[in-house]
Amino acid sequence: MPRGCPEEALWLFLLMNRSGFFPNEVTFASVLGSCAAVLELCLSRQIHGRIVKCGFLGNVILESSLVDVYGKCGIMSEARRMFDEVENPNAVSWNVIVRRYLEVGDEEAALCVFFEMIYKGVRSLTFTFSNALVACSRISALGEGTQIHGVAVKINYEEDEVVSSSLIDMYVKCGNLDGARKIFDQPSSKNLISWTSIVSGYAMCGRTKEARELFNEMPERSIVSWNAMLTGYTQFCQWEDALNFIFLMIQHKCDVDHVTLGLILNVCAGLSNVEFGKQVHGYSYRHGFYSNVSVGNALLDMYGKCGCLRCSRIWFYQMSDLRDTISWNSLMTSYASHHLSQQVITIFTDMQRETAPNKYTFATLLAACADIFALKQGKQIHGFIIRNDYAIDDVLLGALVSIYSKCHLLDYALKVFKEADPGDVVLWNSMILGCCRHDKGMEALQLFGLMKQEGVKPDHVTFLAILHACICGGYVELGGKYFDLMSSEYCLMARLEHYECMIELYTRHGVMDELKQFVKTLPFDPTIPMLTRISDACRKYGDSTLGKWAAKKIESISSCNGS
DNA sequence: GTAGGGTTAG
Repeated sequence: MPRGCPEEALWLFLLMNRSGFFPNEVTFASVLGSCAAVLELCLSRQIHGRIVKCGFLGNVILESSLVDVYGKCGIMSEARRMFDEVENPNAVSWNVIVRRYLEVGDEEAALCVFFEMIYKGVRSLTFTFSNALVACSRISALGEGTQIHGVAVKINYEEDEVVSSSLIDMYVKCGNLDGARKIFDQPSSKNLISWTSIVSGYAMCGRTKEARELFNEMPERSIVSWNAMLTGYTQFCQWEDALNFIFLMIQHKCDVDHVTLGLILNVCAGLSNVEFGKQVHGYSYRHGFYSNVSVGNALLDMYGKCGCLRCSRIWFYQMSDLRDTISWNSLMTSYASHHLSQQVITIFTDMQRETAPNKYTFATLLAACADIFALKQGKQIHGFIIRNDYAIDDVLLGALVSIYSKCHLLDYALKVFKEADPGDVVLWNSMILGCCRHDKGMEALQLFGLMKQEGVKPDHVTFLAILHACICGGYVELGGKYFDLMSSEYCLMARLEHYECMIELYTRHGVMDELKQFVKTLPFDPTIPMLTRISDACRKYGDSTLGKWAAKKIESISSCNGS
C-alpha cells in the first residue's frame, strides 16, 4: 500500500483476518509498508512471526520490509538482526539499512555497512551513495568520503548528477573546498544544488566575497541559495552586507521562508535594530510563520540581544505551548544580560516544570550564579548536572571554574580545572582571573608561566587578566613588560581595555613618569574615564602639567558632545 | 497483474 491511507489499509487487513481469508506474501509486504508509514511496531512484530510461521522468510522483499519497519521505528538492533538474516540482500536491502542508520544518527554504522556492500561487489543504487556521502559530511569523514569518490569514479557513478552533487557537498562540508571545486568545475556537475553547495562552502568559511561572485554568476537561484549567502554574511557579522543583501532579496521578490526570517532576525540583533525586528515580527504574523518554533526563538533572541527585556517576556508568554528548551534558554540569557541574575535562577525553576534543560541552560545559569556570588545554588546546579548524567564539556567546566574562583573556592576551581582540557585558553583565563579576585597576583602570574609551558597561546583576555594581576599585586614594571610582550611575542593588538588597565596600573601606584610616557604613545584619543583617572592621580601625586592637560581634554570633549 | 527502498543545497 504505497503512501495512500496506511491506517485504512491496516484496518482492512484486520477485517480480512476476521473474515478468515489468508494473507499471502503480497499482502504482508503491503501491510508492512503501511506499518512503516504509521510506525506500528507492535503489529509489525506480529506479522514478522506470521511470516516465519508461513515459511515466507527467504523472500527478500518481505525481509527488506521488516528491516525497514524496525529501522523506521528506531529499533536499530532489531533492524540489524533482521538484515543479517537476509541471505541474499539486494540493492534495496542495502539501501534500507544504510538509510536507517543515517536516520538514527549512527553515521559510523551507516558507512561501515556501505563499505561492506562495496566489498561484496553489490551494484548499489545511486541513492545509497548519496546517503553514505551525507554520513561522511555529518562526521567530517573526509578520508572515507574520498574513498567513496574513488569507488564512484570506478563504477561510472561520477557522471550521475545526484552523486556528483552529493560529492561536492561532502567535500564542502568536510572543509575541502578545492576538492569540491574540482568536481564542480566539470560542466556536467553544474546544477542548482551543486551551485548552492559551492556558494555555501565559500560563505561558511568566511570567504564571502568569492561566495558572492559565484552567487552572482548563478544561472538560477532558489531560496536555499539566497539563504546560504545570507548565512555567510550573518555568521561573520558582516551586518551591512547582510542588510544590503536582504534589500536585494526584497527587490527580487524572493520567497521568504522560516530560515530567511531567522537570518533576518539575526541581522536585526547584530545591528541592535529592534524597530526592524518588530517589522519582521509583524511579517511573520501576517505570513503564517507564527507557529514556527525556530522563527519564534529567533524573535526571542532578537529582542534579547536588542536589550528589550519587556518584548522578550511578552513574546515568551505569547509563544506558550510552542516553547522549547531553546526558548527558555533565550529568556534566561535576556535576563542575564540585564544582570537580573536572581531571576535567571527563578526562571530555571519554572523551566523544569515544562521542559528539560541542556548544557547551554547550565552555562547561562552558572554564569548568573557567579554574577551574584550565589555559591549555594551554583553547587546545587553542579550536583544536578552530575546526578542527571549531563556531559560536562569544556564550556560547563569553564562556567564551574569561573563560579568557584569567583566565590572564593579556589581549591574547588582548581579541582575542576584539572579535569578540563589543558589546551583550553578560556579555562586558563578563568583561573588567572580567579586568582586576581583573591588578590593572588603572584599566583596568577605563575599560572601564566605554566600556561606557556603547556604551549597554550594566550589571547587578549589572558593579557587583561595578567594586567589585572599586576594592578592588584602592584607589579608596575612587570605590567609594562607584559603589555609590550602582548604585541611583540604574541602578535595581539592591545585593545582599549588593555590601555585602560595600563593607565589604572600607573595611576593607582603613582608612577607618574611612566604614565606620562605611556599617555604620549596612546594610538587614539584618551577616553573620558581614562582622563578622569589621570586627572585624579595628578591631584593625588602632584603633577600639575599632566593634570591640567587632562582637565582641558575633558572639557573639550564634553563641550563637543554637548553641542 | 498485485510487493519493498527513495538521493543532493540553507
